[in-house]
Amino acid sequence: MFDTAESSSLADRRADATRDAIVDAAWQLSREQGLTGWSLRELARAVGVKAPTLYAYVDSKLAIYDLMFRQGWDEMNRVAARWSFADPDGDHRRAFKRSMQGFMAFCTSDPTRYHLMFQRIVPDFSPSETAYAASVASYEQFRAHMAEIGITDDADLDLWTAISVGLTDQQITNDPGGDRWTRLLDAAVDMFCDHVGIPDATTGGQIANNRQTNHDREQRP
Amino acid sequence: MFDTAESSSLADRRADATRDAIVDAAWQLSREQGLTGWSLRELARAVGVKAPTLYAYVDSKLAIYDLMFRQGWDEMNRVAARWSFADPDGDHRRAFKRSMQGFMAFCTSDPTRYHLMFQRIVPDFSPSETAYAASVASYEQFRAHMAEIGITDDADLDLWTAISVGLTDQQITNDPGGDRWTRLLDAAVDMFCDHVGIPDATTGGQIANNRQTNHDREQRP
DNA sequence: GGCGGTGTCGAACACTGTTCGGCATTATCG
DNA sequence: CGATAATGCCGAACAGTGTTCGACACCGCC
Repeated sequence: MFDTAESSSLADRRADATRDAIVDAAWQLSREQGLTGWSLRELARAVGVKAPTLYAYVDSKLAIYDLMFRQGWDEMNRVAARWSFADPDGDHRRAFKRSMQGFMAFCTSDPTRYHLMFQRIVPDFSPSETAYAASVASYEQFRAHMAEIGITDDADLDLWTAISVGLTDQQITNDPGGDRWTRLLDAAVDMFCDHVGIPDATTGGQIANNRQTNHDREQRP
Repeated sequence: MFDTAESSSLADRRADATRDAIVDAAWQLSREQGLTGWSLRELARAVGVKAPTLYAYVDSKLAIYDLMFRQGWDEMNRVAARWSFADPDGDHRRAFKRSMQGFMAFCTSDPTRYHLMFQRIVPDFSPSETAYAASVASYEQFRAHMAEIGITDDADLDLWTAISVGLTDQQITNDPGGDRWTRLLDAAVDMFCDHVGIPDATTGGQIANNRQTNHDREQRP
């Protein structure tokens, strides 16, 4: 039923390949015409096959979204594994900022993928147990990274997830392709770090009311 | 074409009434079965009519969503008109918090309405010019309220919109009916006020690094 | 050569939003 | 009052959807 990492038979591996082709084509169509902007007949044509044939590889249209959902979170986990919130020089904020920039870049680089992963854009779709597990794993990874810089309180974690998805969401829905909210990220990190008490290495390790970015901004006009 | 506030003819007023009935039934069905979980035949049955009849009052199914969208923002404007961010005693944070509690209560009290207003959940739906104007009016009202307490910088406004919709979004999608993110709102307001320099009236008007709520929390085991 | 899988598809089903023509009922006016 | 125009409503149909089923063709194997 589930395709484990080790599919033995040759026919099984060929079937997995076509399934991958189906998912790839679904991604492309989703990016071109929106997540719900394509039909199974259209997808079949893109794969070079007729609609009923798809059902030999996939249980339903929603199952395709499930594969895509899982693939998105797997990519996220692969990318996030390289992040580190702790800095060798002790400048935790800098490492924090760099990682969050990576997170927002990952999200904004593919709005379609973001919508599938974070929003409920596809009617009737809810991830399967195994696909959902991939997203939970990602959150656990995030939690571990935050612990590296001493943030372990649930309320603080919740507050930061709200801030980061809020920024990302606003960026993607209200200024796609721009940086109106992306450019606020560093200031948001400083604001949050001030709030939870992560010292600013650039001010001699003191927890200051960091308005650096705002002062810079106020000096333009 | 558009139903202005003063529809003269009696037949027109009767038509407006049925149109309202249609929209009301659409709200109810949306709350029961999801925004996209009902068909026009189903909606027609709820109104006591057959599907084609709906087209005498409404251009399309998407037009129904448009009416709902506009109605949602009109309600928001009506509610938000009563908010004030400035406090007679000078405690701007308290007034700010109260208003934002009102905002989050408005959003979480009807997740379906929130999804239609803030998320892109209905495929192919984008608000019409006039409906969009209602949401813009709401933002202008928000901007005016923020100006009452001295927050006029675009970046600060963008940052706070990100935070508030981030909290609301997380609350609705990850803890519907609960208060896991709602209860973080006051702390978020303090964090934001510290950041932008709105004085805390409870500490003698000084801009302090306000960790009051967090200290309370940390004292619990 | 026959045979069980495997892969593919045509046809069909129930459903969707939407359109059109025609039927009643009602309102207007000579 | 009676003819006429307008209005409200709906049955039937169209093109499209996701999905199912039965029937083809092909394949390696005994």
